[in-house]
Amino acid sequence: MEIQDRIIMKEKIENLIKNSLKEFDIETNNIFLEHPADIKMGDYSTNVAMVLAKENKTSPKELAEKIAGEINKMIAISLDLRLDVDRVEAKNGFINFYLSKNFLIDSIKEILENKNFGKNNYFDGKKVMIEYTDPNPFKPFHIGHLMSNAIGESISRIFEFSGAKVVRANYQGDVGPHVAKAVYQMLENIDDTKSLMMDNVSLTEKINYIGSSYSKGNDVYENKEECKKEIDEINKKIYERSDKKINEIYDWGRVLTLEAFEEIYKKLGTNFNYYFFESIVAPIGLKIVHENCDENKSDNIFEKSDGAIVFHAEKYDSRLHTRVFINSKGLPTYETKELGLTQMKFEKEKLDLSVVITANEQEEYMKVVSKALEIINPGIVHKMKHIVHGMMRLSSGKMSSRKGNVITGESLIIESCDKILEKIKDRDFTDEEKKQISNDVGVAALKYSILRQDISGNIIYDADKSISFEGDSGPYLQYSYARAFSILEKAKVENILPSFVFSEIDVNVFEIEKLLYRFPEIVLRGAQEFEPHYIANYLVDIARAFNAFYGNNKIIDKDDSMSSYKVALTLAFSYVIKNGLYLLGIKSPERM
RNA sequence: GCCCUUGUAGUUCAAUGGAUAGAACGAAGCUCUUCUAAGGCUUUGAUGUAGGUUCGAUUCCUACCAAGGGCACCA
Repeated sequence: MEIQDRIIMKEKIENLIKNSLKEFDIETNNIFLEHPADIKMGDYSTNVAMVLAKENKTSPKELAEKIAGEINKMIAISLDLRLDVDRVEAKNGFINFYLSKNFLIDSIKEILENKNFGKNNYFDGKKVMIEYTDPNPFKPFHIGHLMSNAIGESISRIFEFSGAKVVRANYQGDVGPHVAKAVYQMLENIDDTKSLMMDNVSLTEKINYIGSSYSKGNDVYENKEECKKEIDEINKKIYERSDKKINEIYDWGRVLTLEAFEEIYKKLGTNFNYYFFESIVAPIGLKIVHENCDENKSDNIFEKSDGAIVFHAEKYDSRLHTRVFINSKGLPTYETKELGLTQMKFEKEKLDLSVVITANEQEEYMKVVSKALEIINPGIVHKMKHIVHGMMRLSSGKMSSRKGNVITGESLIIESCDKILEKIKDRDFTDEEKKQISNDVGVAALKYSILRQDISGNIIYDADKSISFEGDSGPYLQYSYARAFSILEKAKVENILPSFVFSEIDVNVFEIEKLLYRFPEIVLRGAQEFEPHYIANYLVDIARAFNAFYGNNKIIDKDDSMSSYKVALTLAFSYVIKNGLYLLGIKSPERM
């Protein structure tokens, strides 16, 4: 079933309401139709009676009952309507529509005919670049990068499911003070550095060395004035590539850290189409700023101030503030690089929309950059969207760091997978299978913890809750899929095939039937609002409904004439949850 | 001080201006010689404070309180 069909269903109901309103000489184009929060209140519901009661000098309840009565009359005389709508009830001023069993069975049929069930055409023909993850070489892959990755990958997939051509981009900071700090420290310990460069030790060991160099370099930068000066010097030399010795260490560290990131992306299931680097983008940004900072011109956007070049954003919007674009040493700051990056993105691809996903700590200065961009290139700003997410915090005590070690995104992934491995160690799987399952489930646990809630809020991450197979968790969803898969395997063995042929229809409606057809609407809403959590919450709903269905019914039963329909329902559930998990960037293991 | 964001059961999260504010975890009880019990079924409990707009406010507006972030050469 395509989303259009459901829109048709909505239109049908809307027309039904409009036609019934004519009976009472009421006309309105403003009919709001929704799924009631409580499924007992029907499949669709409208509040027109409440909206219209006052101007028609009647009570909402009375009007609702009149309208419902009229609609029921219309249904009674129309076979076409009866095929879709079972009945209409007025309650508390609402008018509630109950879909027919026939409609629900049809919707299950449609799901089985279409493995891509859930797609919509909201972004048809649009090319969208989504930039996310954005870790920095020479620094660890931290928890924020994990969040950005999970959210960005999910939004990318939701957009693809909504018809967009998505281009995935990753922007990595390979120049700047943080790099200089690491390089400084590696120069200080040049003997260790040289021997590591020669040695055939593991990537992890080398990465740890680079990471700790950054951390030490950062310390001395803050505490020792003479070291700060030296690091600033190195920073400049890295931009200029003017020092052979520095270049050698820099190139080595850069390649290695990028290689390590690549392994993490693989684990997380992301493939990028573009890698942008600050080193490439910086000169482009510098050019833009200098072009717009000509002292001989009167309409300058950027101004010189204390040896730096700044942008006074508060001149244009009182909520914004001044930011430095080029520092007093002539080096570009993040803001300038961002200008270069944006220009480069639009040169590389003909984009309808450019999305950037970062933590909310970047929100305020991104607004400043955006204002500068708006003045430089007014045509581009409406094609840009900055999505900000909250920060992840670890619930106290648990996952405590091993003395002084910062908990990185990578260590979180490893820990999550290890915990799953521990849980399944006594299960009847080969070591290879266990490794695969613990990886898929461990990553799912983490991703789900990130995607289950509104992205704007902070996340309190509790590792034990995250890897729980109970309740509101990624593993619970995967487990529900694996259970459905297992039942379907058994159905094959018993030769009970999905079918819609009934000797007699059991008119009882299962909750799961009332939820599955809504999937495309949920995907659409996720796309419109850039919010994966609608999908996550929906999947928990259908998983719960399926598990209840499973708990209360015997699905495989040769003596039950409904058995093949129950198998069809199970198959439909498995399609929907699998597609839903895919949209969250989560794999669906068939056994676990 | 100014600017953004967020305040919902004991805890972690939901709720396109609508119905009795939903889940999950925790706690108490029930449930399998049956398809994955890592499950299912009961019970328990919440909108920071004070106003305003509205037929109707967790949602919109104002003030206050609390938390997080940002406010010149880091990203």
